[in-house]
Amino acid sequence: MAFAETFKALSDPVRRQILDLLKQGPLSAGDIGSHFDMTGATISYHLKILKQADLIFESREKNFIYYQLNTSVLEEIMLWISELKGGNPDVESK
Amino acid sequence: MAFAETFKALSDPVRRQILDLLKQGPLSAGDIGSHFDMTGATISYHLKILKQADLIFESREKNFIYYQLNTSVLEEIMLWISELKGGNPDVESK
DNA sequence: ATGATATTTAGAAAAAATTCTAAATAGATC
DNA sequence: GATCTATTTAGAATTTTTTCTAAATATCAT
Repeated sequence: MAFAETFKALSDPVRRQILDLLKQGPLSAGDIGSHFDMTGATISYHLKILKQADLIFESREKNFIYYQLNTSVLEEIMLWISELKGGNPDVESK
Repeated sequence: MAFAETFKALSDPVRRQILDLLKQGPLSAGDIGSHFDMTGATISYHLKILKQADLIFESREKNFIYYQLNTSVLEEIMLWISELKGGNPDVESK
């Protein structure tokens, strides 16, 4: 399920930092890579994971591929966490 | 940092299911284990990860160790996700 | 103290994730 | 077309995570 993929994608610090970078707006793969001490291939791998998790999407322009945040999936995650917080009747009733 | 540990802890489906079980209230390690086709040692491993991430805490009673949810850390995660959603000036045009 | 039950720890094996180098693709420019 | 630049893909090496078995610990009950 896509739900599990999203949690997996969010579990890596590099990928979370990529998402943080994209808060400011779209960036090319190269721009993103310049923030890390890693090869482009590795960045590409992380972008693929984020893409599969629907956390980012790409748009091709001239020679570049720009990535940007796709926040829609985050709602689901928020909901899951929110229900985890709120759904304990034992604590509520005592 | 503890933040990264929490995301890691949430990234495994078994551990998320454990948290889901604990929504109903405290359960012993054995009770939790009975919901999975895994050895007690493996369950114990997952409980350790959740404990280290501060997502659960234990209380010992007679021969058992009861685990329960600790929702306080979830606020941080929610906040991080929330800021990811809201913090794009390009989209928001503020 | 002995034996039974509940759980954890240690260590090894298996599976999955991360990273690299080298090669491949695709579009842009000469 | 040839070639440069940006990025991805393939495959292998490394590291991390998950799982197991066996042994250890701790508490309870006899």
